[in-house]
Amino acid sequence: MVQGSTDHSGQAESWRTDSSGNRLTGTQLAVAALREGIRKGRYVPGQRLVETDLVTEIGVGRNSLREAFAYLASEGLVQVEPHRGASIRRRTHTEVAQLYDLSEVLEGLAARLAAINITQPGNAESLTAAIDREHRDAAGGSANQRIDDAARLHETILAIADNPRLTELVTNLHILTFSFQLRHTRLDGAQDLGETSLAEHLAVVEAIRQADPQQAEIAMRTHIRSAKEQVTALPKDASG
Amino acid sequence: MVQGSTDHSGQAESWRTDSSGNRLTGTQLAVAALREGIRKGRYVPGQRLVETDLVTEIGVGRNSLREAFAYLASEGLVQVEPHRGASIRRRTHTEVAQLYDLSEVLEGLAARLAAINITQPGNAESLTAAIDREHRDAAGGSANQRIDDAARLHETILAIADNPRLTELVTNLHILTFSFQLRHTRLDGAQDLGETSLAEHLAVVEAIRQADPQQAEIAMRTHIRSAKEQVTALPKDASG
DNA sequence: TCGGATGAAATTGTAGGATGATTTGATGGA
DNA sequence: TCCATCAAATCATCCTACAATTTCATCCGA
Repeated sequence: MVQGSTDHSGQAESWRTDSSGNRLTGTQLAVAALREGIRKGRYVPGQRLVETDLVTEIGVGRNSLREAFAYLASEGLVQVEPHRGASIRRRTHTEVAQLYDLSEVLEGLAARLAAINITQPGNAESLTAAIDREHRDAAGGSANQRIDDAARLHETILAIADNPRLTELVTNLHILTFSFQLRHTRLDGAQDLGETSLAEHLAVVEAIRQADPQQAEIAMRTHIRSAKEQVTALPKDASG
Repeated sequence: MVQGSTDHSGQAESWRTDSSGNRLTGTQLAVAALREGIRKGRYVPGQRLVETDLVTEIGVGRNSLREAFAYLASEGLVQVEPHRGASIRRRTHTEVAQLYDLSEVLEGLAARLAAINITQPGNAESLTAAIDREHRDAAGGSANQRIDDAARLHETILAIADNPRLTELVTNLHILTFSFQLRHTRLDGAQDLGETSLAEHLAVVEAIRQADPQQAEIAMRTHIRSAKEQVTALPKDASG
């Protein structure tokens, strides 16, 4: 019944709780499992998500699983076709390029808001911490570390921007574009990507630090546009 | 079984099909019904959505209904709290202002893309049709007509922009902010809103017509920012 | 009277059965 | 080869059942 647990009495079941110890509903659990699975490549674009399989794999009922499908379909991560079921949504190069257009203006907004909020206590410090980490790992870190650092900087800016829905939307877009990159770049490619972005990150951070909303937005949009160009220039072998 | 239908044989059931005659799934039906209900004020912010009631009201099973809740929760239209159920999500003035920030950059993007695509066949014509209609009703139309006209212009620009996800997001935002305005403006207030926006619409349309992406984006952002200011200046009696 | 305990009612969360509908892939004949 | 037909897999939907949780009215004692 509950995912191969050896727990036959009614005990803790800690894997069903979130970081605060709150019980997760089956739907939340399934959403998290699917998101993680997509991020880690456990589920790849185009892959069918057969209900009966995932029910046993994730350990929730069919209802919860289908609710998770609906939720993720609304985000655009999963595609649901009547009587054909759910699958990880494929993206063509064109669609990914369009998502980058969204990222450009949304992250631009984030940078602008961050420049406005940078004077709030603690914000300048967390921004500094994020960019310092990038600086440090630019020399001695692994490719994965540099990717993580870059992601963390974007998250930090979003946090400072302090617009929850904006954070949600951008985070979704990151997952969508990231799962695309996974299929189209090799590790060395990702390294290049990280290298060129450090200078651009510095420009963004500097504008935010100087509490210059307009310049922050411009710098961020330039940064995303350059990322878009790198990605859309990738080989057009397959789509997903 | 199926919403008091008198149809006991296996006949048409036309209310379960979309504009193209395709059968709608129960989930799609419930999503559409809830969206419409929110738009028309049938369901108001804060209202609880009791499953057993809506099951009979909409005429779908509890599963389909709950999938619809999940879908709309991801959009932000509905709020789902464990063991307390779904409700139409309330928005504070602050949150609505934040949504307008999103609208500003997203619709700005739409205008920019429209200015790029305006040379495609048919696009200039549909844009002209939309703005002409606004012109005509500015003199003789009702307040509701003017509101519809304005909405249609935005839809037209989105269509020309030709970025499906962008269209989705902006449409969602329109519903969210519209349901807020419903509770905070009277009809005469809506009239004022329409009047001032005509000039701004003209500026946007003119920039798109001249295939000037940069100016189109600026004009649209100015327009949305002005709408935001009008709305956030509304009385802060209740939230939702 | 006030505040907290208590217990019943309402509602949601979850699992899973049953059945019809639809897609998909295989098979066989023209 | 191409198309009709059939069987299997899978989904869509509604249903029942019961556990879990919240909500709310009621009662009791200070």
